[in-house]
Amino acid sequence: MVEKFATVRSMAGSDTRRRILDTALAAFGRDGYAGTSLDGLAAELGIRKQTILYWFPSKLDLFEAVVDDAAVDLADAFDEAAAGGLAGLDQVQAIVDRVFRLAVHRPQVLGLVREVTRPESPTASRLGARIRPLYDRARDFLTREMEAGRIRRSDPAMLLLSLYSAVVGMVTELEVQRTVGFEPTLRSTVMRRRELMRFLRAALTPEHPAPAGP
Amino acid sequence: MVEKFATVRSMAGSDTRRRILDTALAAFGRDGYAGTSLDGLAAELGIRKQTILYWFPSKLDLFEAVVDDAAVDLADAFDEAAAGGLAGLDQVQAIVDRVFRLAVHRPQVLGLVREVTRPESPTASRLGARIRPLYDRARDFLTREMEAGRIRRSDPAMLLLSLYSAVVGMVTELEVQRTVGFEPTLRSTVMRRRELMRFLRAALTPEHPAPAGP
DNA sequence: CGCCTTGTCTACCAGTTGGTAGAGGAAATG
DNA sequence: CATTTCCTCTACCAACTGGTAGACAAGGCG
Repeated sequence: MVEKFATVRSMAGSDTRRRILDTALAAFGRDGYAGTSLDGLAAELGIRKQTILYWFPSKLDLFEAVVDDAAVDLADAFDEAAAGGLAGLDQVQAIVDRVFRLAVHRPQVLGLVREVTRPESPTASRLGARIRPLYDRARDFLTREMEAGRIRRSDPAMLLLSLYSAVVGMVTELEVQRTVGFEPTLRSTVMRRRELMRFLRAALTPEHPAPAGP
Repeated sequence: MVEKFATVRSMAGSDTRRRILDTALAAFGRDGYAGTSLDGLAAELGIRKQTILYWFPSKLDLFEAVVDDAAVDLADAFDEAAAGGLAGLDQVQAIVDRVFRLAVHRPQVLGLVREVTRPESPTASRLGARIRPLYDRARDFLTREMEAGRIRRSDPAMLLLSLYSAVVGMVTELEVQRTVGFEPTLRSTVMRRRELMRFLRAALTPEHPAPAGP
């Protein structure tokens, strides 16, 4: 479980920091801020708590660093999806696909999103501030597409909230599925994504579709 | 803040139990299981922690009692909404309305749902087991309505998950709205509900609508 | 070589955690 | 009246919490 240890000593340093960040991301996303203890985290890493406090002066500092780290991943995912320069439902689909991909190979990130969006979360505003630009971009995009008639007309902000809820809800509330009889396998994840897209397409397709685009 | 105290002594008893349950519901929903301490809870109630432990033998027992209590409220809400014997989108609307009403005057319940559906939540399965019958009923309902052509055809289980995510997500992720510039007033709640219904109607309306029903 | 920086550790600490033991007041019951 | 039952309390406790102080080993560097 703890292969590298004293052997690492030579290269040392920022590798430890990286490992702490990764493990802490998983822990905070899984157990929440209050439910995560530095001692437990250290044990999981095979180091002493004081080493964690060497790299991050306090638990809260660690948490904020983890959030910043995760926010970068999220922003990258959106950027990448937006880079294709698609329009209308195709752009929405690209983003949903990209978020799902992130969710599959780094599910902890969305667990953290869940934790950080809790009303009483420490630094709830932090991820908020990080995400604000993404939000603005998305809302502008929706507004544009509505005006172009490629997406059903409604309040863009509210619609965005619906989209966010549907996507993040679908991805993170895995346990609900389990209690309800789904084993969240990779295969079922793919199905879920497809079903979600069908749902979103149905909700977003305009009543009187405009021509496919430029 | 703590009006009744020594004066209550006479009637005593189960009133204390009730007060503990109510306050604990709010606390668990707000701060999570790990983030809630018995001492803090007791302080909020103006009693000693040992009084809590008199009524509930352990913190976990208290949590489970709170969950059971909340599950009853939820089930009642669904029952009430289903009692009208509506069909198709009208029935869906009735349920969404009812859940929103619950969310407005007892927001703690949905906070608790959020906490309890966390993968690592203690007794995650508990609310699950309580909700299972509701889930089965809802799925059967959707299947029936699809076959009758009153709701767009798709996988009922997946669709239900989408609905759940959209509704609970919309209702609970208030903080996301706040960081994004919405002040969650009562008025905005009404707007949100209307927007959500528009979203759901768009997603659920069948492509080739059948006659309105019997 | 000796000195300084870096990174991890041991040793502690005060405060908080969930939980136990049992005293004692009030009211019902004999 | 005495006894019992119900309820809340004071007094503890061991384990764990985040955090401080400082020892010590390993390189890098003059």
